Amino acid sequence: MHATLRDANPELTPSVEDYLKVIYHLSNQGGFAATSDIAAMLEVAPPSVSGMVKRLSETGLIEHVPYRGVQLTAQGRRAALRMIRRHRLLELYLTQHLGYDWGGVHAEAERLEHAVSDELIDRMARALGDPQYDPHGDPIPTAAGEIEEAELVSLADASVGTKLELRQVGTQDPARLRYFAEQGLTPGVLLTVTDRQPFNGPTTI
Amino acid sequence: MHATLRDANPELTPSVEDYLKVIYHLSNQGGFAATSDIAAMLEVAPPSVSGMVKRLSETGLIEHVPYRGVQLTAQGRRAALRMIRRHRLLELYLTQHLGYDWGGVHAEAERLEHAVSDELIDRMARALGDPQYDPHGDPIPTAAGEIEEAELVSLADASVGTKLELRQVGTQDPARLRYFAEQGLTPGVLLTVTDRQPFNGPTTI
DNA sequence: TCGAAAATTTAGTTTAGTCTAATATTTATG
DNA sequence: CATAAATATTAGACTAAACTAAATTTTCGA
Repeated sequence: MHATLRDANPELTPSVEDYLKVIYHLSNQGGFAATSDIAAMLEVAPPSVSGMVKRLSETGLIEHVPYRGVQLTAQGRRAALRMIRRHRLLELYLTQHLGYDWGGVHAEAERLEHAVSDELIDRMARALGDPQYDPHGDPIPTAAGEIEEAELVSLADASVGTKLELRQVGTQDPARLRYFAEQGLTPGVLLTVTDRQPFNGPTTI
Repeated sequence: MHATLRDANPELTPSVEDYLKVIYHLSNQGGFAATSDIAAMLEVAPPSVSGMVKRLSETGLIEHVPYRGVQLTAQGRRAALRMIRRHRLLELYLTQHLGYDWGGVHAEAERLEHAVSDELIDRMARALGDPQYDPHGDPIPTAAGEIEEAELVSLADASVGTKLELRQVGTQDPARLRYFAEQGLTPGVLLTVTDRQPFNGPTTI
């Protein structure tokens, strides 16, 4: 055991960090995260979630409305954004500096995000030129815990002739990610919507 | 849980990995690692070691002779060398590629060595030019689990003015080990031989 | 609107890893 | 060489995090 009682910045276990991250993603637009959704995302049984929810609300990281769901407190949100920053910077560093491809970084970052120090993350960020977006185009929270709330337009909704910057690719499937990467469809690329077939995507320029 | 039963390469917990590493270092020259020495190195109470020793010998990673000590099995040695490879490559990578200085790198590697994948370690090794030694001159075990046995110089034989790394403390006597530890004389520390009195040791710098 | 299905929580068990206190064994000293 | 000191082990308790089975609450369709 290492964490001191009444620690201002108490150490969180990897498990707690994972819960906070998925609660963040599930309650993103202000709603509640449901027990069963958390369980599904973490590949854990629902009673395990109930147990953890109890601990997390006792320590002030989430608010729990029984039978309704949970939301992050300000403290929980800070901790979640810290993990998301780590995750996205790790993904970016691994692709830019160690030759990982887009599909393979997620699992590696998922493990490392619990082990790296703040100092290492800062050094990686600096080595990357303090980037604002990760390889998927998702915004990287700042060290201070701020995140850009992006307004993104789905390609399927863009009208013909529009010029766009490809910001993010809406899939986690490694096979699809690799396919898009091969086509040059990586975040940051500029596109023009040239045509729209009923069940087809547009064409890149 | 995650590890499958009858796994050929069963997943070890971080704690188990740490025990194997210190047992490796303590029993390096073919001897036994003593419970109290393991406890001191891991900053854990002796009964915790006894408990872990029981589990580790049940899983075939160590041999235990009650009241005498433990030794690694071939399997345990392989696992220990894998961790040492990770640790030394991480230290090297962090200093060479991320601007860490030699003092700050140990703790970071200590955490990361449990989280990195074999693939990441291989990529780091390649980025470093597949080095055989870390900056201390310690040999880096190969991915296949081989290590060069280093030749060590006794402090009593070192000449005045020489710069040395304290590699190991040549006693099994726990009282002396604890005394040395209190003085900051733990393996890895850099020393300069400043003086030699007939029956005295040199002075640390 | 009422009852079945779905979702959630409670109750109780398990495992890994730690601890302290008590006991047993080995070692070393008078 | 007997016994005190050092070392090691056992016994028993605790915590985090998971699980299954059972009970509860909510939701939704007929």
